[in-house]
This record gives sequence, structure tokens and C-alpha cells, in this order.
Amino acid sequence: MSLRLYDTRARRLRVFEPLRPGQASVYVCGPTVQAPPHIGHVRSAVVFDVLRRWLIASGYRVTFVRNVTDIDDKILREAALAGEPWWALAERIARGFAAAYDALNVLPPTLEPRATGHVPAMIRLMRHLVERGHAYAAGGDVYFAVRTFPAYGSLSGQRVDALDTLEEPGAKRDPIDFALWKGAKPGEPAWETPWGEGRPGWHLECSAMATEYLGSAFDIHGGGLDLVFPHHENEIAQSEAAGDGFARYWLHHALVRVGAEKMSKSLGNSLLVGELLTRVRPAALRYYLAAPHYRSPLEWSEQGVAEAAAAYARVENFLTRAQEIVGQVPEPGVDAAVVPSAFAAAMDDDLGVPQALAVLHARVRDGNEALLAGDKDATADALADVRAMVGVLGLDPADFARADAGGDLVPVVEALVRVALEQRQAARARLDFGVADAIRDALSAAGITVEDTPSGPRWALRRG
RNA sequence: GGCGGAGUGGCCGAGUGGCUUAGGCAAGGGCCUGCAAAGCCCUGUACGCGGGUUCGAUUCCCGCCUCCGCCUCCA
Repeated sequence: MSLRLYDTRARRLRVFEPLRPGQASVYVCGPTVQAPPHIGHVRSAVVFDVLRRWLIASGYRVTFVRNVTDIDDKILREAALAGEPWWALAERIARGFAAAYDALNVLPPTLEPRATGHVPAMIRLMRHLVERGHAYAAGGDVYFAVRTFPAYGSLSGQRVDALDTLEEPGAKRDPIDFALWKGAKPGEPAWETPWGEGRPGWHLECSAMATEYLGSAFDIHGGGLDLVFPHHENEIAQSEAAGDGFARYWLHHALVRVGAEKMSKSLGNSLLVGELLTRVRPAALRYYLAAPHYRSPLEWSEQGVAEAAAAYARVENFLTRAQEIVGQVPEPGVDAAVVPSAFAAAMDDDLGVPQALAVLHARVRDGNEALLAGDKDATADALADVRAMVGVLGLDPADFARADAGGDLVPVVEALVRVALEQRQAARARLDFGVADAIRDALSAAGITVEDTPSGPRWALRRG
């Protein structure tokens, strides 16, 4: 059994064979930190976090690099609008992204390089390209000469001859050439280069940072489907023209749509993560984002999120009840995860999370049956399986417990609920169901659900 | 116009040449419960339209319709 992944460039599933046995190197395009994260950004992060966790669970040592683009036209414009330094805006937004990733239990990357910290590497790459005749300076900018790279279009299927744009050629020799480096206008941040002062273009950043840390050739390059062209096509052109082997597998996930349209800042229909997390549990949101196959478009719906929350609650309920019987099980940790073979087979098949979830739910059902039958061993088996699977998907409730916790008020609430439930039990004992139900209703109105079990009442904060 | 993707039961969402056919949510019936909740059991026969290939197609081929992404910044 081995992992197969859909490679955009090959347009088919390919068995994953890493460059170095037992190791996997992954580069994922991170955000341009110009505005707060929206739901699409975190889908991307969750998708590649699941990939990463599955690689780890499969025994690979994973080096996972996700960049931050912290210099760009839009950042400069937003900062000017906000009246703050561009670097302050970039830092503030970058922190917002980090917080959103963290809330959704996305593992921190091995390294998170920033474009502004890697200008020397970009200049080296550019020099290389200029020396080899693949790039030229013109009008203060530096451009990549697309027609010097015959493989251009191999990723996206675009043909160079079909790419003639209406755009003014400007200083370019050919309208299809793209900028590696942009000359600084007055007042803009600028770095010194042999071709004048300026700042890096977006495409150059990723090429330089990926090879800086992962080497001339590495295993997987990931990103959203919207990056295939021109961004990733251009990365390939730059890096391969410079003699780097570059990425061996290209993974792209489908996008999140809102009202049948792609969500994007320019369309003004962004669903911001910060706002969503005020009304959706992080774990439920992660379940919602991770559940469909990563190459299927996801049309945002509030009902869908509610369904995801219900499905997740089912898993969570089992874990809670099972642990009450079996005892606390130490978190398996993704690297030690031993998952059911059907789950592994699903994940190996291009990250088949939907089928993997079917296996997960089947084991939850098994576990619930065992619980019902009072079969402690079978419960423990199911618990171990479910815990391992949930860990691979980044959905272990324990990982979210800290975020869900109410801080100092937790012991207070626990004490108050205990008092109320004792009163209710007393009422039930004297068959005074009017009082008992009134207490339960009052707790329910406060968001506390009560369940009576053979071993006494259980309660939980109802979470949405 | 060029490149690419999608249309599945009430909803979301997998998958497959026929065999048991995901899974979740919702719904109905039952068990359990003081009543609930949670849980368990049972029920639902779907694959955009029209052709074709085939003993047999939702699954393969052709045409059509509708929708979406990229071709400009974008996860």
C-alpha cells in the first residue's frame, strides 16, 4: 500500500516516491499578508495540514515550508490607505493568519520564511537567469523571457501562442514575459540589485525560498487551483530555466465558493475566519473544511457547517463516553498512529478523506455498540482506532480543548451545574418530575445539555 | 476565444460497468428513558438531457444543456 497523489502537471495519479527515502519535502504557497484570512485561506491550510499529518503517520520525516509574502503591491496600497508602515501592516496581518491556523489546529510549518528576508537568494536566482539568457533588465524592472523556456505551459496546459495579451508591452520585449523584479517608485521600499533598486515579484519569491530550504529539487509543491497559472507556471519556468530540478509533484486544491462564485477580496464576498470563529466551533469548522475531497469545490453553506458540527459531535460524544469507561488514553500522536487499514487505504488514494471519514464513523458505531453492550475491551479497541484516525485528520477534541475552555470560570460553572443536578436528582428520586424537568429546561436555556445515563447524569456545554 | 473541472437520493458528499452498495445531516418507524437526550436497529433506491457501445451504464464513447475555475491580483 503506498500513497498516490494527483499531480497537476502529469494530470494523473502518481505513486509518491520521495527524492530521499523516508523523507518528504513540501512547499506550500502561503498568504500574501494584505488582509485578514478568509475561509479559503484556511481551507488551503487544512488541506495541506492533512497531507502533512498523513505523510508523518505514514512514517516520513516531513520538512514542511509555507511562506509568507510580506512585500507586494497590495500590501503597499493597503498600508498607505491605513496610514501605517507597510511592514507593520504585514506583521499585523501575518499574526492574524497565525492565530487562525492555530485555532484550526494546523500544525506550525517546519519553517515559515518571509519574502523580505530572502532577497539575496532571489537576486542570486535572477543573476543566474540573466547570465543564462532567460532574463533581462528593462525599464528598471527585470523580466523573464518566456520564449526562452520551451516547457512553458506544461503545468497549466496554456500554449504560449494563445497567451498574447492585450496588455501594453511596456518595457517588456514580449507581452507574455513576466516580471521577476520591479523597479522601485519614489517612496517605495527598495533593495539594491545589480540592475537597480526595487523589490521582488511574487513568482520569484517562491522559487527562491523553496530551493533555499528544500534544495534544488524537492518533493511536493502545493497551492490553490487559482495559482496554477500564472504563479506556479512561472515558478517552474524560473527554477527549471535556472537549472533547478524543482518540484516533483504539484498538488492543487479546489476553491471555496460563496453563492456559486469564488470568494475573493476583489469580489467583496469574503468570509473572514475571525468572524466565523465567533459563532462556529473551530473543530466543527475544520471538519467542514476537511470533509470533502480536496480537489472538489466547496460551496459555503451555513447548513453544511451545522451538519459538520453534528457529525463531529457524534465522534466527540463517543470519545467522551468511551474515555469515561476505559479511562484517559494518552494522545497517540500522529507519528505513532496505527489506523484501520481501510482508513489508510482511503488516505493513500489521493487523500480520500470522505472515505476515511466513512471508516471513522463505522468505528464510532462499533464503539457505541460496544458501549451499549458493556464490552470494555471492544470499547477500548474502538477508542484507540478512533483516536488515531481523528489525530491524522487533526480533529482530536483534545487538541481543541484549550481553545474551548472557559478559563477561570470553568470550576465555577462546574460547581453550579453540580448543585443544580443534585437538586434535580433529588426531585427525580421523589418522582417530582415537574421540578426535575424545570431544572433541566433552565440548564438547557443556559446552553447546558443534560443526559441521564445508568451511572447518573452527564452534562455538557452545547457548542455550535 | 484558449486551457481545465463539475452536474449523484430532501440536503451535503463519495464511488463504481452488473455483486451488499459509501458516509454524514435531515425525515419516518422501533428499542431504550419517568419524559427527554445520547445511543442502537429498521426504512429511503439517486446518478443533467439525447444518442451510441455492451448481455447489461450513473459508471465507457459522441453530441447537447447548465454551472464553475484559470487566461489580470488571489488559497
